[in-house]
Amino acid sequence: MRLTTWNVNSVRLRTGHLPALIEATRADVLCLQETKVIDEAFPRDAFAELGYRHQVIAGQKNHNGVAILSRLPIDKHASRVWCEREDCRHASITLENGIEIHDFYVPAGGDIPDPEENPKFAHKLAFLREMAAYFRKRRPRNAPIVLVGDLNVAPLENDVWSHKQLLDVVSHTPIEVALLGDVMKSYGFVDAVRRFVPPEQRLYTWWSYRAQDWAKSDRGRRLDHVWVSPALEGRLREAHVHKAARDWTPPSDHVPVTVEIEG
DNA sequence: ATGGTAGGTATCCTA
Repeated sequence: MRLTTWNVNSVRLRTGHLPALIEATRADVLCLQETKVIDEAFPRDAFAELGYRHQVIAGQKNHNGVAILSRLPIDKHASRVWCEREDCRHASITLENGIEIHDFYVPAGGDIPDPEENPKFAHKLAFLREMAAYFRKRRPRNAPIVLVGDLNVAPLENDVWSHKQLLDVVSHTPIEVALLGDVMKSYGFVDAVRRFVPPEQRLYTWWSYRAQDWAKSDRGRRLDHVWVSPALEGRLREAHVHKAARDWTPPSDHVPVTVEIEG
């Protein structure tokens, strides 16, 4: 099974990229974030025509929004309110093969890395704490779970272009990195991509729109993640960051990330 | 040190 996560930054502006996305990823399951569209206007047919007939969509007007599009039958899907807000940042499904998939869009957190001063940062920290509490309580502990999405945290030194310069920049602050670590520990999740790309190697999934030449300045961050529970770790076969997608026009500022899981 | 761009919507907010 091949699974791709991608923050599309408007799904309607990226539907033209679907053939390229499918050719590059050969995904059975697509998990999207920042779809930025209400469910009634989601381009369902464009995905269905390409084989993604099983669809779970959770969108709202203007901001946020997540969607899971699958070629494999979906056995059930569930939604949940996070931080007492109906803001379309999560969808989850269980496939007929028993694998449970969680698609998250963690709040970006604004500019000021201080929860007292900045309510958006407080929301981000609360969201991460709630994710950790949710998976800590999950029973049994041996379920095959995949957690993906734009987690808006770059945890490792080589997940950002300058560890030192980003220590007080939202997405790489020690408090966020610690809380993301708590989410990871909550169910024993494994960073599927770093299983294949060693931590000594720089790896990004996002480059700002604000650079004149994103590739030349290469000031990226790894904000998009694929994690698997211990039950799936031994079945990981491949991981890939589709860096070339940053040049698909018009581009999202995030690129797709794909993993292959045996079975 | 600063400001740079993009998207959706409404004339600004979020990223």
